[in-house]
Amino acid sequence: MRDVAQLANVSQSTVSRVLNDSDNPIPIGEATRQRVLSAVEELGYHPNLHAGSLRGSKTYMIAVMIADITNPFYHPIVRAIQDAAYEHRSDVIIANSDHAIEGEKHFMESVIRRPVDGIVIVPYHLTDDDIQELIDRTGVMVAAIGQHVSHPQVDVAFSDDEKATRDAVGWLHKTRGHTRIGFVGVAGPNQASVRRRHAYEEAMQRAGLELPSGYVQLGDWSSDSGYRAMQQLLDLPTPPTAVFASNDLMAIGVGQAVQQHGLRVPDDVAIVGFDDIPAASWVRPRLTTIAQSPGDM
Amino acid sequence: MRDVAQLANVSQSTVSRVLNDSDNPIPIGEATRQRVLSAVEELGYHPNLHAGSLRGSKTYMIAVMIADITNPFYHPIVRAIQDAAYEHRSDVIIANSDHAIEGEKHFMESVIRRPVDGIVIVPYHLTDDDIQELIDRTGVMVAAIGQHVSHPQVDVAFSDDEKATRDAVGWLHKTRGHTRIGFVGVAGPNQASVRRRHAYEEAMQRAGLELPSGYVQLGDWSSDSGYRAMQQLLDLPTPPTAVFASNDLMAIGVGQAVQQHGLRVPDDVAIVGFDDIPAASWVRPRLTTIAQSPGDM
DNA sequence: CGAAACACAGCATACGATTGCATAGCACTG
DNA sequence: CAGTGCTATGCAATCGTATGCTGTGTTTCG
Repeated sequence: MRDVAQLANVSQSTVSRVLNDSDNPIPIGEATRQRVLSAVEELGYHPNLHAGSLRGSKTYMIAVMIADITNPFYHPIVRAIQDAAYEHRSDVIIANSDHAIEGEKHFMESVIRRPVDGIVIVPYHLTDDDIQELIDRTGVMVAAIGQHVSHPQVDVAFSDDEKATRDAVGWLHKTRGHTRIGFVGVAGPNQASVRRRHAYEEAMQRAGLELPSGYVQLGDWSSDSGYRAMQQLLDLPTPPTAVFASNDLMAIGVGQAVQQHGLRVPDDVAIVGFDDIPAASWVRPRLTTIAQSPGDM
Repeated sequence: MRDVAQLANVSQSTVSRVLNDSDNPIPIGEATRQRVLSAVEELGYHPNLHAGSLRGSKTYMIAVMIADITNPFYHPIVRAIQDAAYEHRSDVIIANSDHAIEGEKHFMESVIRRPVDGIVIVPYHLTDDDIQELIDRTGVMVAAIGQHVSHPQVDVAFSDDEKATRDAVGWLHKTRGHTRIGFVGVAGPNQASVRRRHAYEEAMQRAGLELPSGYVQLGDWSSDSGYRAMQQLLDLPTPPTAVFASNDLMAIGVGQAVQQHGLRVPDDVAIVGFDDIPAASWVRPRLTTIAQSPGDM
């Protein structure tokens, strides 16, 4: 910047003013502006964003916390954020929490160390108190995807997965006539899996269906874990004829286990997944699933 | 940091020295160190990484450029980088180029504006000259995945896709007995797609197979484009009985088009893909594919 | 026993930008 | 012609940290 100033025969502050003329209370002569701009061009000068972050208030960085970049559910989210950030000339930092509380805490520390303009999180464990601490310490803007977040300063988007789960179970029962409906969920106290499991149990109860022990199997959101969960279900004395899986990845694993046992989908075992990831329409037969439109969220 | 210094009754520089004691030419008294550390603890102090980036030489940031975070081929790459970065307490910035030269140029500018410790790129258009400019201007360390990169200061990893392509075509011919083998590639001058296409044509020629016009169809790496490409192939007077697709996403689209036409895979049309993404084993029948081990790369 | 070596800690500056404040030039007014 | 009010620019402080240099008190050594 100093070099540019020298070349244009102005002070360094003038260069700065020309470069961010948008919200400038102080005018710059047209001739000077042109001289500065052509000097910038000639030297191929680009401002150092680290310095700007220090002195100014904008960092032009957005931090994103998701559970696992490998999971297709997050791709539309990440991509939508990246595209929006791109339009605002911002960069996107992405961290994986792996569904673990430690991962989420670590992300909080990262954001404290490296101030950013805003963060988007898909939290599973973080509470409103945690988020409060984050806002207090950094003053950062927060947006979250997750039904359990209700902090007044946080914009939240989520799908009503309880209703969706009840609808799916109801559909398996009333429309397709299934009475033995199993559930493949996720272990641990995280909110989304707890909600879906409750909704499943509630729907079963409302429908007057019994819930044999072993009909609820738990995985870790991965297709492998869905495969293993379905093996457990198939080993039961009276295996379910329909299965609701808490996400598509596990549903795909369920489908593989079913076919592995020489059974057909959906004739012998019907499957409903959750998320509507692209692969849901690649598997054969196509997966019945609940769309969440993560990109729009 | 000033607050910590005051609380510990030392100067700010001493705090700084305690905090990065690793390569410090100047010793610190044990008592002082403890006093500082407990002051840090008490105040919950975390250093501001932006300031460190300005003054010091390390930024603790790695920038990654891939074509599209939505494409499963990049997930192991991104995840491997993130995990390694995590161990070094660094954050990862991810940018999508969308296979476009503008996207790749834009990434270069980003990295000039915001210095990082290193970058990992999966370039399709960037030349050694571009990379040279990048290194000259930023002094950044560069690693690349891409066979056409041969800059002396850049570590490069790639798979030999020419040989792989020839092997695949050869396998379809010699082992499976196909003589009418089509190709679904990608338009544009980017190196990877050109190499695979040349290798395909070379393999066909070596095998003494003819190459009817229309047997080479071009898409854009997406499954949709693979679907459309296969529709073109099936509309030919003598459609191929086997197809080599330049990546799995397109191969999956090819498979869908085949089944859409009431034909069976692989009896009526055999398919070979490229990348071995997880979905390759989810589709039915399983996709034959070439593994690239992007995570290891 | 005096001087040199050493172990610590502080002072001050620099990194590259933003921004409040001061000021120089100039036209205009009464 | 002095006073006033703009416009356009420069000066200098500041953000939070790293680090070369300086300045002590304590050892070591010839």
